[in-house]
Amino acid sequence: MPELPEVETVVQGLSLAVTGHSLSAITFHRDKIREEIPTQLFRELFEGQPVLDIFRRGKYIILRTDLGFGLIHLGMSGVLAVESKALPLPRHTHFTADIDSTSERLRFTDPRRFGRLGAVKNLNDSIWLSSLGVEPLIQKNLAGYLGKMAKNRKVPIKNFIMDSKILVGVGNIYASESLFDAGISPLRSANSLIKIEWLRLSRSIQSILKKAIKAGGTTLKDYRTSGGEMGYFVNELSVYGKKEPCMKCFHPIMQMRQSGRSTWFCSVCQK
DNA sequence: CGTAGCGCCTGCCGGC
DNA sequence: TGCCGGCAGGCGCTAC
Repeated sequence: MPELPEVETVVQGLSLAVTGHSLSAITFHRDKIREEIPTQLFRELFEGQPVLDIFRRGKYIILRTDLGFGLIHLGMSGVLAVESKALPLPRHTHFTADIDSTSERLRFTDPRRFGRLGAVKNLNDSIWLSSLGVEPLIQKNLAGYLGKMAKNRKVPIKNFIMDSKILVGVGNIYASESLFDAGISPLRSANSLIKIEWLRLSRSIQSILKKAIKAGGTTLKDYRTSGGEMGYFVNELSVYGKKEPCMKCFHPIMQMRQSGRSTWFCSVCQK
């Protein structure tokens, strides 16, 4: 579900509500999501400790206290929200905590349970983070980096830019959108791109992610901002989920499967 | 080593 | 109306 822009939007939305406040009544409504939740450690790090910072690494949301870090991954259907304590809890809510000195609570809900909830004393301890590739909006000379990493990589370029060991944050929607924007076919093997194409693709990835962040992300179904609002980048999508003809050349947008995921593209504009 | 395929889960939608 | 297959913003494990 959420890709970099959605996670970034959630982090920005949580920042004011959570920073400087401590969590209490920390409750795990189940002790396993996809894997075991370190409930004891999480409580130890957060009970009574003010949250000093909230930030994002890849698609992970990270909260910091003096004692350590909490990590949250939204998977495909996860929602992390701040809302009134008085509201009833939705189905599939796995974690709640009261935000001290407010009438609000933090809630994590994830029907499909592909999400993750973790805790570590040091960020270096996290095996989840240690294998992550570069940040698309921070990496200097992204085109050069991607081109170098793509040597000997025959995987389709779409899979390559979605590989979180290479590049974080680009998921199924923004991979299709970036490749359309750059005019590159999702079927091309990663090692076939030439310098100018890496430049175009890098710029497309960065500009689309930035625009999507400004729009509050893309809501197809589950995704909501931390305040419960929809992300309206869905109105700016060019190919993903489009039944209408290509906005550039008016040929039909094609849909195909790549590694079990849906790819949307224009076979005329993307070469 | 790189790659393809499968599995993890629930919910929703369209076709029959 | 109800059932069934297919599909959904992710990612890690396996076999080759």
